[in-house]
Amino acid sequence: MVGYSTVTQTTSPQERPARRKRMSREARERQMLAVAEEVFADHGYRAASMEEIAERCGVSKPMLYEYFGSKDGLLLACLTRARAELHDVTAAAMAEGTDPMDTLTRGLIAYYSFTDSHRRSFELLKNEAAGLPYAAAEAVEEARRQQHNLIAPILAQWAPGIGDIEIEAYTEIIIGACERVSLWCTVRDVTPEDAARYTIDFCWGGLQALYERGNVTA
Amino acid sequence: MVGYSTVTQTTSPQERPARRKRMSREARERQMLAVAEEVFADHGYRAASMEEIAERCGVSKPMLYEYFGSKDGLLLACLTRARAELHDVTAAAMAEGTDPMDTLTRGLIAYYSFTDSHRRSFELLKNEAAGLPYAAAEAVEEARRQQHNLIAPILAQWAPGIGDIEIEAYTEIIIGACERVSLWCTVRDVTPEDAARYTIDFCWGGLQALYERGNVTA
DNA sequence: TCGGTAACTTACCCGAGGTAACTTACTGGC
DNA sequence: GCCAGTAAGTTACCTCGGGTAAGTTACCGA
Repeated sequence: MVGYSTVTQTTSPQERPARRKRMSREARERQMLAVAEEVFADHGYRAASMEEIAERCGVSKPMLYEYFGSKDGLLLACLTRARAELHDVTAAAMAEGTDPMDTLTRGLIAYYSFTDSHRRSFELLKNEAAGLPYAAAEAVEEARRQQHNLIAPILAQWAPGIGDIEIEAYTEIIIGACERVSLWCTVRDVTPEDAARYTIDFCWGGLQALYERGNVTA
Repeated sequence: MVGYSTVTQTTSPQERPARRKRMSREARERQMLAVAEEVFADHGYRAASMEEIAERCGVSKPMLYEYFGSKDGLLLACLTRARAELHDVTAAAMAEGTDPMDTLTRGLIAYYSFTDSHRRSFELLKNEAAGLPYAAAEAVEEARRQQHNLIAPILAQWAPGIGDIEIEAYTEIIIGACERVSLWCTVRDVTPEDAARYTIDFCWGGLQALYERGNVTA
């Protein structure tokens, strides 16, 4: 009844520690992070239980608390690690750029590649599916679809010769831009009218216009 | 001990129903939605408790469950209402547009005005502060700051004559666009390279280029 | 070989979401 | 005016998962 049994502990099939074994703090911590990321991605933050993460590590719950303090702390550690990785990858890619456009392009490809290969984790975050009930995330996505349906026809009418996939891409770009700008302008105390102007200016002329303006004025 | 006392029930000070009173289902439902939106905005979804929402309504917890089924259901109802409102406002504004650019501009102003005036609710959603621990939202925001610091200097170097606030605005636009595109391209199965191309094309030439291309090709 | 420490455990607490069963006030028909 | 029927409301409870206290065992260096 006391002490712990030496039961054979199966974590995920591909991982080796079939028999519960003591590990150094750092090793255990790395393992926990990896497992946590997986479980969070699988069920979403809310639905993920500390119990399950602990179990998959072949360890009991209090160990998680020993190392990460709380469920929030564990998520935070996952995020911090992922963020560092994303930053390293994109910054490295951009460092090879020869001119501004090239640098930007390299950065974008690195970014999209990273988010693509870590797709499960990023769906969890970018999407607010993380901490919100599934239905809520769905409702927000529906709001975006509505916006999509307001914007896409305009672009299509505007430039009839363009392919559907590009219309879609550009529509998504505008929607994403709007969301970020709406947040930014409350922080920076920018009026809705100015925000709309910046957005329109950018969407209309793009960086090319910015370049010309910038280098004429300068 | 049985039945409920006729204790004077104070909800929020500015609201009138000082004395607990029976209400029709629709009236109670509307009140609950309003209170819930406020409480969710105040504490975030996670930290908000059904108990508090019920209390502020001057009613007991099971009533909330009677009307909305669950905490998730309550949030969902709030979202659905807000989404409908946002859609109505922007669609109405756009209906008055005379040409594509004008329509887009009107839509943007309506959108930014709406999110600005409902700022508290939208911080809760747009930000993932909703269901995630505060520290986690902070960590994601930090990731965006890193991206900002990668992109802004390029734009500044690229167009030296442009004001700082515009650089900031454009940087945020690009960041928002990237997030949305990264999600979109996993759904539509677009390669990172194509995604980068769409993004760059849009950012470089903007809609103007799209227009010219579209109407020459057509 | 032996003690100290760091990796681990069991067994518990508590708070918040959620529910069953019961009570009370309003409503329309006689 | 009275009296059912029902819709609005209640209390008292359950459960599950995050979080903790106190104790146990394996490893390592002297």
